[in-house]
Amino acid sequence: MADTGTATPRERYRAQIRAEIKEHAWQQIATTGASALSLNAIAKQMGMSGPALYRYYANRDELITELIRDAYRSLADTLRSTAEKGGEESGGKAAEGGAGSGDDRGDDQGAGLAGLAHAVRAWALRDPQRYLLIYGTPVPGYHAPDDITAISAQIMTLLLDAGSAAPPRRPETPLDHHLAGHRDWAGDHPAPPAVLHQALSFWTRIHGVLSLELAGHFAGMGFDPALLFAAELDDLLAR
Amino acid sequence: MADTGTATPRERYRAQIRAEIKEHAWQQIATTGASALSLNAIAKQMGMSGPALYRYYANRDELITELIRDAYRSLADTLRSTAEKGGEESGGKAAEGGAGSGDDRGDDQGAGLAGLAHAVRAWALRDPQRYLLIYGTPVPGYHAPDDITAISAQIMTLLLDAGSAAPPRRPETPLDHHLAGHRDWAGDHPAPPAVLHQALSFWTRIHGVLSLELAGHFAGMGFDPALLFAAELDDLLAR
DNA sequence: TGTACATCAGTGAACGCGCGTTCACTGATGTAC
DNA sequence: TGTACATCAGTGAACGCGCGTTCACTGATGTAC
Repeated sequence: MADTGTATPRERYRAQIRAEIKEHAWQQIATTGASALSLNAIAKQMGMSGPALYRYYANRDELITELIRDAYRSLADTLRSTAEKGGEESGGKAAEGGAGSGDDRGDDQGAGLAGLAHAVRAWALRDPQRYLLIYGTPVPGYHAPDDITAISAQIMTLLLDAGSAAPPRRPETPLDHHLAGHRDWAGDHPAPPAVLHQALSFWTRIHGVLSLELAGHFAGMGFDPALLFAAELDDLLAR
Repeated sequence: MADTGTATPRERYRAQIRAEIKEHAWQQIATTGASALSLNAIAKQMGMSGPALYRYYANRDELITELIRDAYRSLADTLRSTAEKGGEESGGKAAEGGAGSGDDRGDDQGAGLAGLAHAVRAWALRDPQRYLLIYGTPVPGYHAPDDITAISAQIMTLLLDAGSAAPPRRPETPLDHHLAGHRDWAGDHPAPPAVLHQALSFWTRIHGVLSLELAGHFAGMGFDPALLFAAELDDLLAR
């Protein structure tokens, strides 16, 4: 974190403790959920007194904000590197057909949207609470600062880029038409409405399967969530 | 609630206070989320002392359990009555084509799966926190008793019934094949694998759009979530 | 209809806990001459 | 290289709060004769 080149020892120490605090915070979130995050508990776990943490974070909200920011950034980075790898290795015609491209080889760095989908899932399963922190039920009373929405917009851009490589070919839908006039969220991305539509479907479908899986709603049902995930993705790409 | 016929005045009073407690609990959940539910706060709001509530609920968990149970029951009831109305009014050939059946007339009691979808959405929007309580990020440290999973199974049965009326006609998918051998969750419902698959897709897609909408993730994006919802549903039914 | 007793709703005090956060202070680390 | 000073990490005590929950008690409501 941060450029360690021009950093004084004190600055490096500070950065290290801040990182350590966040690590313990994640650990705590993983077991008790984000709404129960406690500065005092983190301090105790680190062998410090409670007030010591206030040297590093002004208050609880600031810590949560940083965790959310890190989570978004991590996801965006993961997707970005997946997109790059996929672009190199499979050339321009990424995610051509759709059916079958979901759960066959290339699990980690498949092409186009299919690759991104599996990257998201792997990222979410690695640390479910991190996914739920940003996409789950919001922490009550917490409101995210603006720069966070900027990062989440980056993620959308990555989806639009990937979708543009192989735009869906199908008749225009009512939603396409609506999106043509309501595309502020896409910034100045040149993607056509069908790609905007596809990106939204991609997002909501992945979230639908993933969030129910992470929340434990499939537990005891007996089927393999990975196959449902793949099926939803395949259906999306088969357009 | 409960059969008021053979109830003594004291029993009726008890039931009334229990209901009143739950009402205030919902109100509190609506503003602060479920994880912050406080018995003392409810008592204060009702003009009672804190310990008084222990006459009505053994502890906080019991109250939450009852709220979750009520939420599931309410959703199941809503879907059941929607299914009945739809069955009556549009005959057996419910939800035939698919495309366009999403956001045209019959918003509240449309036929088959389309009708159920809009019923779910209306139910969720009426009280977002109630939806999130059962399908959102789980309350940390809380584990639901068995009878609740029974009610959620009823909901699945309703989906399977509706789907069976107009089974999808499309080639068998890998997931279909998998579900043929992993259908414990469907109980002894005679639905074919394609219908099982459809029910799962229905559930996850609706949840995908709805949960992101309720959690506020579409806020500021500018498009109409209802249209995205309808589009996802249409796509599901066009099989 | 009236009295004696049991049931039960609700109160107030109390316990122990953990929370976020402020504040005055100690002691170590770095900086300037 | 050594001394004087400023910076800053971390501590312990404290404040005020709200939480869930237990307990002994009061007073009203219902029941039995």
